[in-house]
Amino acid sequence: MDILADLNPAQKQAAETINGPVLILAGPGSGKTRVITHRIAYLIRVCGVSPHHIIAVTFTNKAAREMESRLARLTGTSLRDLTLGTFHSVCARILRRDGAVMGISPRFVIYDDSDQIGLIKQALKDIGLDAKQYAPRAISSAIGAAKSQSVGPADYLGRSRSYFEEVVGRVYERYEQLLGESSALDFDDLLMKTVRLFREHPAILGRYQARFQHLLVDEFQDTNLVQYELVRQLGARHRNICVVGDPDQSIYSWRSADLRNILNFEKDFPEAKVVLLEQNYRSTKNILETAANLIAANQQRKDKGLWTDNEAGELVKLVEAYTEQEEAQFVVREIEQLVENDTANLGECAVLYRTNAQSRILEEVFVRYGTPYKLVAGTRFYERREVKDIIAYLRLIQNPQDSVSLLRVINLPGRGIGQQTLAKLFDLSQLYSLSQFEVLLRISKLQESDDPPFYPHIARALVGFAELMQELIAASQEMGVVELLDLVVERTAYRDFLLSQPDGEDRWENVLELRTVAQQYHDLIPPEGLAAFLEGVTLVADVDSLDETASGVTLITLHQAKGLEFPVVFIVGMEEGILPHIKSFDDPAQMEEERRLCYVGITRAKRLVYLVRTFRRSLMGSSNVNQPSRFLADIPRHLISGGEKPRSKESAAAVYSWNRSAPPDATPSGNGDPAPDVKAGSRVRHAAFGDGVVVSCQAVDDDAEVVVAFRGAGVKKLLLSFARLERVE
DNA sequence: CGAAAGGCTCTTTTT
DNA sequence: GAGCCTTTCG
Repeated sequence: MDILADLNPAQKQAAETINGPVLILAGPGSGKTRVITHRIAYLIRVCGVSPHHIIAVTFTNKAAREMESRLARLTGTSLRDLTLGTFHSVCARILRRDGAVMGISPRFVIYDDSDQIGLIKQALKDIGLDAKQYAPRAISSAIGAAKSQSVGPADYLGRSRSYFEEVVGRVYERYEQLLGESSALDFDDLLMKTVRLFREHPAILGRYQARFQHLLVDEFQDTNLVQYELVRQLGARHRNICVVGDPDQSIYSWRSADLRNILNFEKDFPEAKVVLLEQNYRSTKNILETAANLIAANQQRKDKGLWTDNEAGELVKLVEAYTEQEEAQFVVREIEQLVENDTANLGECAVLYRTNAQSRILEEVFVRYGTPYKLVAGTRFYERREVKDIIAYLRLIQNPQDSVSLLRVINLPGRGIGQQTLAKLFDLSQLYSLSQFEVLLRISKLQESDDPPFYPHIARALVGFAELMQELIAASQEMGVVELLDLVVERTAYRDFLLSQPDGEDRWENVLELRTVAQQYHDLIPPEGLAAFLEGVTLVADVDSLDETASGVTLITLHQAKGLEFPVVFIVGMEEGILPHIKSFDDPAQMEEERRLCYVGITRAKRLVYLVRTFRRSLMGSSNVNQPSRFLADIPRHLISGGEKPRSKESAAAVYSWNRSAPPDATPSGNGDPAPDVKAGSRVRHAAFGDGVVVSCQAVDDDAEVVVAFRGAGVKKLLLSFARLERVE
């Protein structure tokens, strides 16, 4: 069988050019994943390359899993030896194996974002600065940016140019110390330390170079400088490096992704073959043209010749809702209609939004209507308190030096160990240069001295905790992760503690869900299972858990939607301040990234795109009137439908053309005096809600907001120009 | 020491 | 609206 038989010429070239560097520039829907999988299959099946010699790096674990299952089908051989994963997980594996020469404990734990923030606060405190004055988030992202360029604290301080950078440098210094004392690495460390390991230990690098004869990197436009450096290191010997990306889909510059990587690739590898994938197999002509017009408004880009053989399809639908409630209602009702008409089923529809906060109202309305949905990252599972608590216990078992975890669980459930005691414990650990846990192990001895540091009952609590942990550590050597988890919730009394809380039942469910995750690591030999489990739960992306086979509408951020496709896509919140986000207003480069984000959203769709905007939206408590997104103006009129009569009678008030030049029944006055013929007490009739009485009337811009108590439908707030109220006498 | 209540600041996007 | 921090009281 010819593995490459069903690829088009460009795809085929991309897949079979296996010697030397290759840069694949792949537009959306151009069969990029197909090319990568076929290329690997070709290497294995046709060229006889062992999977052992291949490494493929993806952006998410989900992408890696998908690639693996496609490959399994394509090759029919075992892929156990294939190295496949995210940069972070690949690096974690390398460091666990070979990090010791850099003083990295093989038992290191990985600190996630919130651990990192906590540690930065600690560092600020340690150097006598106020966490309120220096936003830990800002410092964390500055440190992250430094690490993404392999800049350590000393270098950073050396080149600091402002007072803020000076502060960051000093925090960075202390932060690194704290990480070291805890035997912990943050996300960026995984990459940076691996690069440094390779730089400082050529023999180790040599081993990996010898092994990885073929490298593939997906989503190359979203790699940062350190990741690129890693690619160059690993590929230096064989130079069989294949990178795949699309500059127009670069949406992670805030995470230090650097488009220069794509631009420099051809410089660093002058012999590189460049392959363009320009045929789109995903979307209708109208959708593709809409996207092309939108992205063409960006100045900093090279134009591509994207085209498709697909049919023209329907026009992109523009919809205006009055409030975010109605926006959500419109989406749900429209989806129900699509399902009823057999246009699509639930699983084929996705709702995309700019910020996670927007998902809440959508979720509420989906629940209210009883429409099944899949929310990618609600309150993200691994960030839930009870889940983090259990993970902290497990991390502490794996690595008792981990002070962030120790701090989290030492008094959970309450053991009478409070602030004072902890402060003393930390002082002692500083004084004796021991980890807090090591101090705990020596409490009894300390208490025998002339000046015992703790009251006897406190000392007893501390010793009790230390003994409990030792018991769990011993147990971890011989039992699987699931049993260990069970033992933890049992022996620490965490289960009882949780169930005694008001919402304990639900939260206990989450612990059980974590336990289900642990079952996947069950057949690993005891200590390795724990390490693998902890790594697995730390390096997950939310989108990893998205189950595409389950039915239900997908609710997802635009960022997470990258790499996915759906027959029907709703993009909600098409408003100035949301998309583009307000934070991008004063920076043209960021504004272009917002446009790319919108481009990514539209190009997810196969058949139908709805762009939905809301007139009045509540944000952080207060309510604002939002202007339509400037991106809507980038789309030519002939590709847009909107302003025609609403599809369903019910959503008459919610659905509206975004460019309502002449609202049909509006009689706004704009001088604070609402429409003359409707005032509080007026009897009115609404197409969907029926008869009611106006409760209040308030001028908003050049329109009026009326609150109406309907006989059947309850109290609604409506915009006079949209609601098409009729007076009833 | 710890629970409860009140006040404060924010939120972009995530491996 | 929500989480985080501080304050207050038992």
